[in-house]
Amino acid sequence: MLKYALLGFLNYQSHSGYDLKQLMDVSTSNFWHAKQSQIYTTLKKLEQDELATSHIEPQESRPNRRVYEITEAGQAELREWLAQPLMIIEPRKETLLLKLFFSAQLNPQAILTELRLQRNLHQAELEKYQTTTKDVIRQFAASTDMADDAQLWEATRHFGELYEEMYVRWLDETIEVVKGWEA
Amino acid sequence: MLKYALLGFLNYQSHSGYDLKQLMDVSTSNFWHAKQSQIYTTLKKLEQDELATSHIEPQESRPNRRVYEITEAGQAELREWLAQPLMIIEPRKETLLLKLFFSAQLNPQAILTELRLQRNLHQAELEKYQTTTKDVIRQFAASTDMADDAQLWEATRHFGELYEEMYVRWLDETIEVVKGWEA
DNA sequence: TTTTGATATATAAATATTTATATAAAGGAA
DNA sequence: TTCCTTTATATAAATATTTATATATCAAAA
Repeated sequence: MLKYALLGFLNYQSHSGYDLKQLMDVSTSNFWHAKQSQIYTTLKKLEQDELATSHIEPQESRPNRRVYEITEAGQAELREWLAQPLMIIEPRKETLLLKLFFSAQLNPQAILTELRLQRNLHQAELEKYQTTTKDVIRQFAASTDMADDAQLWEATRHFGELYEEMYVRWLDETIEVVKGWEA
Repeated sequence: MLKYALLGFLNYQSHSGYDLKQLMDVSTSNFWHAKQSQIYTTLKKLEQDELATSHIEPQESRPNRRVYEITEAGQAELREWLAQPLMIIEPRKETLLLKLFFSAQLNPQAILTELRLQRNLHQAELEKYQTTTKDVIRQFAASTDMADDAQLWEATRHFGELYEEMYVRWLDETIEVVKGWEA
């Protein structure tokens, strides 16, 4: 799937693996992330499959960059993927919920500690979506003529915001449930 | 991580691989799922690591079952994992958001079709959490003396409910944004 | 009577992802 | 001057996960 994320970015313009990692970290990391090593190996495979080409871009006083460009076959593959509607709900994996599910044997204080710690993390994440992330998208929208793109990016940001809002609310409620055990 | 899910179930009682697959499908699938093949290979590894033992249970008119039992080392490993608080936010992967992020080049009708399709799926999932899943947990709680367990299971069910509620709301809002492009 | 679905386990192969490590140079901070 | 951070690419090894396939029996449905 990372393959399509990379094709998506390359479809806007050419990028090096390093660029792509930075880009993902500030844009899609909310719903899609990848390690540097996976990005490099996936780019190599894109080139093998002729969905992208690469060339070395020499730099002074910096290591050379290997810049990837999407091919027509790559654009076709991307379009085909985008055009095919997703017909299922993607299964989630939430380690916190897995732990909680089996935590009744644990002492309530330990559960509360974990839930409160997570509450802080998710509250901070929520605020990040409401401030930093929102500003980044706003500025980008103002500086380019990609109004439709910016609206969709804003929609994905908003998902992050609603998600974290929901998560904090759920944690608050769950903390109250566990607190009730102490009495 | 599946390792801990399996230890968690085996800590209640012994189960075969087949059992564990059925159990996960009706309980943790909301936040943790696994294919049959992964369950069988992970059980084999648990036995190699002496976190579980297994024996064949002959059955008449049904294939024999290989039943796994947790060892003391397995219980210790589970407890240690549970006691260690989760200090990070788990990164999500949401294919729908990834597609949406790159969909501005697609025609709005195609986007709307996908979003509406997903809206139906998530609405149905929401209703499942509110009815079937809720009843299953309620009945289980009434039939056993595991009140604390049942309350935590209910908390994970409630997460599913809040999540799908949020998802449907977000889809409705996003549909309105894309509809606006047609005018 | 044939097919489907449920019960059961197992493994091979492929793909996806993470962790760790190596290399190299510039610039700023301590 | 030494250490840390940023810029950059690459690969090995391990782990995790998915897809596909094989085998076998019973009961119920078509």
